[in-house]
Amino acid sequence: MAGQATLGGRAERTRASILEAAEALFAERGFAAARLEDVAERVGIKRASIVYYFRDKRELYDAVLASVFGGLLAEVERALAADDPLPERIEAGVCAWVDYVAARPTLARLVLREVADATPDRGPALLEQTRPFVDLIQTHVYDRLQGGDSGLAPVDPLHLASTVAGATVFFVAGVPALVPDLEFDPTSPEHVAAHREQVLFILRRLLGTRGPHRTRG
Amino acid sequence: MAGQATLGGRAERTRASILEAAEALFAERGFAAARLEDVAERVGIKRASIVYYFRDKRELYDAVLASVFGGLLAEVERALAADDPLPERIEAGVCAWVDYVAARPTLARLVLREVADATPDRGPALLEQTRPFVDLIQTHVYDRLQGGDSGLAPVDPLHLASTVAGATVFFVAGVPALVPDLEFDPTSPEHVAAHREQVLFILRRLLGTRGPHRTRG
DNA sequence: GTCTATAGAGAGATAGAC
DNA sequence: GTCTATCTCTCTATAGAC
Repeated sequence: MAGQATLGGRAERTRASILEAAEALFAERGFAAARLEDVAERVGIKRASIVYYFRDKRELYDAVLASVFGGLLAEVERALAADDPLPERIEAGVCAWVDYVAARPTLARLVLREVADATPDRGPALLEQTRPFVDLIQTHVYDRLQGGDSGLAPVDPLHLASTVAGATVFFVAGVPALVPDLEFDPTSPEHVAAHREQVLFILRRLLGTRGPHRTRG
Repeated sequence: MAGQATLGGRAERTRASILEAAEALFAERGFAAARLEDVAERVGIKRASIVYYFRDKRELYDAVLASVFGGLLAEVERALAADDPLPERIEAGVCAWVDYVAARPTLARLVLREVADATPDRGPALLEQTRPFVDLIQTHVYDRLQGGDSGLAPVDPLHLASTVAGATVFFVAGVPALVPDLEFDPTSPEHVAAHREQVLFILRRLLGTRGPHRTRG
């Protein structure tokens, strides 16, 4: 982003590789335990060369979060933007979330870590990325649930959101971690589909809707 | 645990203080980022003195996990041990889980971190502590669900468990982290009760039971 | 753009006095 | 039991050559 703007080639590709390697390592080991040396090694360069693209470790980390959460935000926004009625919109947003996490499971671990790291005072990296989501939900969901004329049950959105978020993140990252004997791959198409259905089931029960039959074959 | 066996006093109290301080710091900052110096400071001793009680950082961390998960296991076992019929037993186990996490919220963060840290190969600290739970669920729940004569819906226990676990952990640690503006305290009696009810609601829907009216006023 | 070399801080572990 | 002092290792950050 500094001076190599549009060199069309090498530089941009190196930068992308660094981001990719860093995403994997930060997800696997966390900010403190991930070593820049390992990032460099995966890219095939030396540690000091990373500085050419990212001032320091923190900036690299923030760039990773921006990449991962930015992609998610785009998907969820797209899903919520359709002008279907409310229940369908919420369901579409939830599906986008589930599918994105399954397709990019590093997000699950990064979220896990960021949530664990957050403190009352500090929360910059995390909040920077999640505030847009809170706003999005506020605008598209919460404000309408309040009206009471939506036909939806008055669930507390905080409970709802933490259930959906927690269930998916734990399913993707937690199951393989806690029951490794199964060699269970939560990101396989069948398991993603099963999880999506379960989350939708819960969502409909909590919202008091039966839901349209859009995801059934 | 070494030689100070039952000195009845000072030593045991110091040891307990170290464990308590370490639990808080490991939960807040994670294994790598937590500093033994800070642990010592909270206790009011010097860093080197910790060695008298715990050989090294890792041993201290393992002791913290054993303490936290041990307490949880005891509660959940007690809840599952009653000879009520299956649905009630499961509900009692889930209630025990929710209440324990709310009462000891450091557990939420430790779980978050451990799940994020787990890898296919490595998982010692985590698995050491969670295997008893998997076994417990296997014995008390899974084996009976398989029979099909329980009258319960054939939910996948993995989906069910990750939903319950993820929802609670995210509710306790995630909501204050992601929406700090609210000054929301998920461990307050009202919010815990609300969360417990929601988890039970989901549980009953997924199991296909209406559930006994034991938690309603 | 990428490298080699090095500086410098941080934090865990160890030795031994009191 | 707890302290002071020190050793050592790891890893980030920086300087400067190519």
